[in-house]
This record gives sequence, C-alpha cells and structure tokens, in this order.
Amino acid sequence: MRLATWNINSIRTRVSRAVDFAVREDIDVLAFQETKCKPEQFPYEPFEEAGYQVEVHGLNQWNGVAIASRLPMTDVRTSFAGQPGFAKGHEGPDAPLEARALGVIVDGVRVWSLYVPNGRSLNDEHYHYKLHWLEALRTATAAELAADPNLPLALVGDFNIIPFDHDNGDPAIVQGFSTHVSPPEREAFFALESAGVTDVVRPLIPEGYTYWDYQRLKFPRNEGIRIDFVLGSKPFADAVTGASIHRDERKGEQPSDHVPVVVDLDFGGGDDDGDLPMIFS
DNA sequence: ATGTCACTAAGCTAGTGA
Repeated sequence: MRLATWNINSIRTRVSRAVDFAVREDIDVLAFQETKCKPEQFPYEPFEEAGYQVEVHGLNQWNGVAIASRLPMTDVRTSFAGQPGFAKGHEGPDAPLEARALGVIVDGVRVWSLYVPNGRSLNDEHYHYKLHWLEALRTATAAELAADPNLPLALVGDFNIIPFDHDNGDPAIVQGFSTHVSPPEREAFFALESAGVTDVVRPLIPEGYTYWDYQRLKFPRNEGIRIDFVLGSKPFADAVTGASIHRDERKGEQPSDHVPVVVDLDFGGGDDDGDLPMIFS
C-alpha cells in the first residue's frame, strides 16, 4: 500500500493537482486536510473517474478533511473519542466539533486524517484548544490501540507543530514568541509516542520541510517548516518500506502551501498491488 | 510592500483564517 497525506488548502481550487498527483505517484490512499468545503461542494467526479472513492467530512468553508482511496473504506468516523469542540468563548466536549478528523479502515489499516488546530498565538484561546485537542487525541489513540494492540494504525496530517529546531527554517518563527515551537506543543506531540505511535518518516528522511508560507518568498528562500507527519503504531511502522516528501508540489501554478508526504507499506502476503499473488516454490 | 492565498457575504471590497 502507498499512503499519502496532504494539506491541500482547498480541494476545489486544486482538484486537478490532487488527482494528477495521486495517479502519477500511484497512491492508494490519500488523506487530505483543509479541503475547505461541505460534502455537497466536494469535487467527487475527478476522483471517481481516476478510480478513487472519497470519504469527506466538512461543515463549512473552514478546515475539512477527506480520504481518497482505491480500496474500500469501512468504519468511517468523523471525530475521535473525546474530541473537543470549539466556539468563540466556549471550548470543550460540549462545544460544536470542527471538521478536523476523519477515520477509516482500509485494507485492515486504521487511517486518521487529522488537521490539528492552529494555535494562532501563545495567549490565544485557540492555543489552549490546540493543546486540549492533542491531549484528547493521545487518549483516544491509546484507547484504540488498547482495544486492539495488533492494529496497524496511522495518524496522518497537518499537526501544526515543529518538533525539532532543525525543522524550522523560518526566521519569523522564534522560540518564546511563536506557536508551533513552544515546549507545551512539542510535549503534546511527543506525548503521542506514549499512546503507541511514532513518526515513521523521520528515520528515513531526517531533514526536510513540508510547508512554506505563501508570503515573503518563503519557498524560493527555502524558509519552510516541517509540520506534516505520518505517525504509526508498531504493526504499521514495521510495514514501512519507504517514504518521500514531494517538495516539487510546492512549485508551479497555484500550489498548496503544503506538500504531500508519502509512505510505502508492505504488510506481507505478497499481494499488495492488485495482481495475482507471487508463487514461491 | 507582511513581495500571499482562499473562503464568504455582499458586491466588484471587507472580514476572516492560515
């Protein structure tokens, strides 16, 4: 299986880019964030013509997550257990949920497409919302893996956290002043390891950015940041055979400000490409 | 020039979010 995650920053603006990438790169499962539309506005047809079915979760023009897959998707969920909601001046499990999580089972793998809240600034209520959201994600992930320790599970998406200093090439993002690099955010990110998931791309690609701001020539100057990740449970991580960050997708006409992150997986069985099984004798 | 972009509601610009 070839699995990708991509903050597309409006699927309606970039549907051709998205489908072309999926086909060209032979992606089986492609998780999107920031689709920025309701299901009735989602451009299903180009995906279906290319052989992908799509699960969509979107409530309005903000956020929005989706998963396109060549393989059947089951057990679709539009939030994780205990996911906090948010409304102005009102945060927590009783507040309305935003469209930031979509989970499916595909080929025996639980895939969560996640768009972690942007903290905006260190003293903003969205910053506390972000930390609570991450803690709830940790709890929900630990519970899901406790219920099925052998489950190949992946948390993929835009985490809006820069885990290490060398993941930050943007001089405007400064420790002590900016979100994405604050110790509480980094602790929340690494705390996901205690739930049983690890970054499966990092060991294969130690350096590299996944996002460059549209403003101030950040891409030509390569002042990017690494905030898009694939975190996998042990059964998932053990199946990883390769990874790639598709920097070229930041180039050309109307790019997203994020690029896709791809992981190759081999769960054994010898039949991961739809062809007849290999016979060894 | 913060060297930008996408969304909506209401109009051809302002407000919001990133």
